[in-house]
Amino acid sequence: MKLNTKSRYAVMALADMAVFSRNNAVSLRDISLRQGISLLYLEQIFLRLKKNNIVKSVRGINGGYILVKSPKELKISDILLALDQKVKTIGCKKDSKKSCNGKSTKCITHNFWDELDIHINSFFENKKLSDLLKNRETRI
Amino acid sequence: MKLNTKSRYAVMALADMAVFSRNNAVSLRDISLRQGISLLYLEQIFLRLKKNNIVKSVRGINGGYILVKSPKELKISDILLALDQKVKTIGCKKDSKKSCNGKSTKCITHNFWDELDIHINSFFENKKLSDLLKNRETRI
DNA sequence: AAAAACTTGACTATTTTAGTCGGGTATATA
DNA sequence: TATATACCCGACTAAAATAGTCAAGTTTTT
Repeated sequence: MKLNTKSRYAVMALADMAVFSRNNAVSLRDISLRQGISLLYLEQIFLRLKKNNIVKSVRGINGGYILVKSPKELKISDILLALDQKVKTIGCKKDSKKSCNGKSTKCITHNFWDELDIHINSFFENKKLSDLLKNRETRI
Repeated sequence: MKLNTKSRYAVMALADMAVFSRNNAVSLRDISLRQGISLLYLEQIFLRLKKNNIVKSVRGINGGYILVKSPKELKISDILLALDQKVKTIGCKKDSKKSCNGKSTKCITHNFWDELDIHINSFFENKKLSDLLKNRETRI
């Protein structure tokens, strides 16, 4: 059970922006250098962040990306959602009539996984990007 | 971010045992039929559960498996641990001197992922197998 | 004009997952 | 004591997901 690197890098990159943006756009090149993340990979990630209105872009020289919301308002859940990283612990199909393992009734563990989902997602809902920056021991 | 089927099936199978065991061993064949899980896959899962002392086995005719602890005492975290399913959300290496992305300092998001780990693991620590059986709408 | 930086879809090697397969061994019961 | 049932266990594999890279742009500032 683990978060994928795309999600981790997204949170990392946005935290980097929160720290280094001084009302100016932050280029992916700079984030790449500071955080040690492949530039090409960052491009792919920011494409999705932009589509989901987490960041907006400024093209051309001195361009880069800008956070749409302030770090205080940006929920971690918003970031994960942008990368399709819903916490989906259960394998039981929710959409179809048949619910779990092809049976017509909910499986014995169904409610448990639902609870887990709620537990984890509420964690991400309640965390803001700014929370990551508090008590930072090291400067990136 | 999802739990793998091995873990889900393990919890499911053990919950099944908790319901259907009447002080007798429960065969994998029965669990397989009731829960719709491949018998061969169950064998693989129970091998690990046995190695980790979650269940004990009874061989031969009328054999099967028995829960070592009562459902009230069996923590879900014990089950997941038996299947190597520690919640390991971070990719940052914990063991080496260099911690995150090959850098010598912790990455900006490091503490956040640690918090997440604690949040999720405490959920599994505090849940007992018997908790899954409460308020069950359907009989398997 | 040229350089910096974003845009986008397609592609790919590697790893993980979700199982299956085959050949065992132990034991209760007829 | 034969045999069916059920556990035991390592090895294997097809398919999916992951973690990127690549190519070929477009836009804007200087």
